[in-house]
Formats: sequence, C-alpha cells, structure tokens
Amino acid sequence: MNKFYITTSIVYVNAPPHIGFTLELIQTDVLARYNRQKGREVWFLTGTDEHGIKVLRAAQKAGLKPGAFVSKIATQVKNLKKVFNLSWNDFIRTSDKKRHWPGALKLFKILAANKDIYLKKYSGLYCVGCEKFITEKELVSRPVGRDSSSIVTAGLCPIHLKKPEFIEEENFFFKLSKYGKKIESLIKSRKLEIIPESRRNEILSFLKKGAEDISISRLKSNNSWGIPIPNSNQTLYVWLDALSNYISAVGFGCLASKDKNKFKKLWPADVHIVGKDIIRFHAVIWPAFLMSAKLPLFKKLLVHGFITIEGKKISKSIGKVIDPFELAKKYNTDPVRYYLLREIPSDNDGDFSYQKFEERYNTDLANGLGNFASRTIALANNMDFPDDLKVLKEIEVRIEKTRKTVDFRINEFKLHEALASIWELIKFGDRYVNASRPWETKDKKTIFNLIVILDNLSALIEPFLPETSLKIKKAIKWEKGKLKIKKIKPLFPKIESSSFN
RNA sequence: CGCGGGGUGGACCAAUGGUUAGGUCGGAAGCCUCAUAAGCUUUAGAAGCGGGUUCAAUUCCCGCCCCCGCAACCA
Repeated sequence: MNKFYITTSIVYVNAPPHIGFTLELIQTDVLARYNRQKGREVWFLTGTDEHGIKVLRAAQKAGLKPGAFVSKIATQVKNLKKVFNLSWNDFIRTSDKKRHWPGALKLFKILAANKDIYLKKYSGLYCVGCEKFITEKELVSRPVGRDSSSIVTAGLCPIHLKKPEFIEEENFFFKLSKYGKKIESLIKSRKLEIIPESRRNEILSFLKKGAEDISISRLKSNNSWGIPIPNSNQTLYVWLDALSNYISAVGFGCLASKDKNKFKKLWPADVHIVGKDIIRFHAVIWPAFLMSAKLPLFKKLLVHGFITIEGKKISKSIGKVIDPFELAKKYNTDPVRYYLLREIPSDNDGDFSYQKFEERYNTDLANGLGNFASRTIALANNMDFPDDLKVLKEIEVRIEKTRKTVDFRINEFKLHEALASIWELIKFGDRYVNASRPWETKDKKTIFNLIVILDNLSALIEPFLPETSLKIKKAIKWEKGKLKIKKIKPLFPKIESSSFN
C-alpha cells in the first residue's frame, strides 16, 4: 500500500486564522511533502469546522448571516495556501451540504443502527464557551472590577468565567463507555499510536478513569447552525459533525462509485495532526465512533503544542497576537516556515518573538544555508567540469548519515531536530571548504564535492523550505550531460537592523 | 493540601547514580579571505534552597521557595 492520507484538524471559524493553525498546516505540509518525496501517493486534507453556537454568535456580532460569515473566514483560511506554499490536495468545509453532510449523517445513522445511540433527558448548566455541560462543583467565583475586594460574581464557568446557561433538553447520546476499554488496549498495544509519549500517557490515564457516554446532538432551537438530524428536533453536536470530516471528505456517505472507490483507497488515514487541546476528541471519541461504525481506525495521532508570543499566551486583548499574513509579507514564506519548524518543537509548546526570529534568520538562514550556497556557487561558477568526477567517500557517508537521521527525526515527529541535523551538514560543508581551500587550489574535485553537498541539501530541505530548495536546484544545471553552475541571488539577504527592538 | 510540567554558564535547551555536565545563540582571542562583515579553530562562563539514601547525587527520595500550564479571547 503506497498511499499516505494525512489530515490537519479542521479549524474553527469563529475568528480569522492565526499563527497556531498556520503552524499545524506547515507541520502537516512538511510530512506531506516528505512522503511525496519518498514516492508515496499523498492525500493531504485540511478544512474548516463551521457549525456551532460560537460561530453563530460571532456571525451575529459581525452583523453577517452565518453562511456569509463562515465563507468569509474559510476564504481567509484558504489564502494561507499560497502565502505559505502549502500543498494540500483537498479542503473540506463542514457547511458543505453536498460533500460533508451526507457523510456526517451516514455516520450518525450507522451508530444508531448499531444501537450505540440513545435518547436521554438532560438538564444542567451549559457553558457556550466550552460547548459543554458543567457541573455545580466545577463552578467558581471571581471578583469583578478593579477593586477586587468588593463585588464577587459566583457560579461561573471555571474556564471562561462566564455564567453558564441553564438548559434542559433531550439529546442523543453515544455509548462511549462501551468502547473505553477497547481503545485503552489499542493505545497500550500501540496499534493506535499517539505521539509524543507524554500525550499518550495523558490519554491512558484519562481512559483509566473510564469514559462516560457523551451527548452528540443539540436541540435545533438552541443550535440552529448545525446539521439537522432527520426526523428529529435535533442538530448534530459539533464533534460528531467535525470529526466525520476525515471520512466525508474522501467520499464516505457519497453515492457515486468514484467516491466509494476513493474512500476505499484512502481510508484509514495514516496520520491525523492535532493540537493538544483536542487530543481527547481524537484519541478517544473518534476511535469510538469508528469502532461503532465498524470502520478501520486511523493509524497515528501526532499532537503538537501551542505557541506563546514573547513568553505569553496568545492574547488579543493585550496585543499578543501574530497575524500569519503580515509575518509572511514582512519576512517571506520560507523564513517563516523555517522559524516555526525550527524554533517551535513539533511535539511541544514553543515561543515566538521577533528578536528570536531575526536571530534565527541571520544565523541559520543568511549565514548558514545562504552563505554556504553563495560560496559554493561562486567557486563553481563558470567552471568546466569533467564527466568522470566522483564524490569523495567521506562526503557520501556524511550525507547518508544526515539522511538517515532526518528520516528518523521526522518519523518520531521531531521536525525541529530533523532541521538541526540538516544544519549540521551545512557546518560540515563549511568546514570542508575551509580545510580544502578550493579558492587557492581551484581543485575541481573539491568543488564538485561541494556541489554534491549543496545538491543534497536542496533535496533534504525540500519538505521544509520548498521555495529555497527549488532556487538551489535551479543553480545546479545539467546541460547535455555536463554540469553547469549558474549564479543566483543571495537566498536570504541579511536583516541588518530590527524594527522590533 | 486540585492536577500536571519545570528551575542546568549571559539567553535558550540536552543528557547523566561514577573521570574534564553537552549543544545552539551571545562574549573573548586567533586563523582564513571563496562567500551575504559570512566561514573555521580555540576559549571563558552553570546545577533554586535545605535535608536524606549512597562509597559516590545535577541525577533517586523528602521538605521548602519560585515560575508556568490545565484555566479569558485559542489551536
């Protein structure tokens, strides 16, 4: 089987896309490109999660109809594709009645047919922010206003510090409790992989306590902006709706035979990439849905962390926010990709700061890769290479070692470390130039070896920095079987002084 | 006693019950001049506090102090 089906989570459209989701897309893009490079038939899916009360309220606030509002945000998300040179093959929107709704409803029907769905009356305090019920015990009190001693508001959601709404309704419930133990053993046996290990442990300890049944629908009167469940007064709860995108997008629920074949070919997904906040939905609820529907489970869940900005949480109110579009405009695509992939550990939280960005840019990109490419190309420019040049064994071995390390790091979802090992090869190249002094000797063998290193660097960085890789490739030309080196502009002009200090 | 993560050179991070605790950035000195004032080499500089286990603790255990996350707006 040579296919490789990889997804991001689908981003919630209550606000324009930000740097965090951009990170997820870029990480996924690296894995997609890497697997294409390895000759696999890659299908890279992303999309938008467009239903729910929060979206409806955000639309009202913006003075737009929900449909118009979500389309506007979805377009912004789609714009990330060319700005960050992303290579997704498909984009699914959960408001898409043709592509998504049939699949989501089919999943619901199958779960119901398998007797895993039942009706239950439920009353309780519902927090719109969390989109879930919270218990009285969870409620907290918080002082309000500047004089914290005076006014105290009680009965607040501990997360959003807002008063939850009292809701009494009858909803459809899914028998998650039936599947907890099975999922636990699948994760334990590593048939279902969760990376990194710390996240795997987190889920295992959660499952140990036992998973409870979950509500999977809402009253239409409370949540009109959702997929209506036929013959009922309910709409699908956001998670059954959202999670089913991974199958609906590849043809599940569609009747045309080409869609059926597509689903047969692509499902199960090889990798889902998600943020740490939605790990439970993906590591517990989603496998349970799939088991109930007797569909094969996805193979791997990669969990990334969050980005802080100058050490602080992303925060619109105190200006801790980075607009991915502005960032790309100021620094270009590949430098931003590089920073996010190198400075933020793929499987952990990381920090963004302009100072660190410019440091990384100058040392790694301008002085590192850019300068190595410049000196190599300058040495080789207009040189006539004989046909019988061979690569030095030592260099071949060194390149092979890098390649193996990169494979290993990517496989364990440590993209930052993969990049670090590529940069060690650059350092090796610099040392080799200094030691062999080709500007003095004009030795063609030495210079050819340098070109080989540069050529391999270009291939190694392709998943990470596709545009830069292409630029280097263009400098190394084979014309009628002869190697010709063409001068190129500096890959990364140095940033001289920062406007952010 | 909510749960969890963490305190290692100036900054960020790594490994480790046992000679000189490793890397990157930054600092200093030297080399080189092909290259984007880039590159290479060398070098200075570090375990939060207190106790315990041990022949030996940065590592294991206990206590304390401090920071952060779970936990506004969010992935």
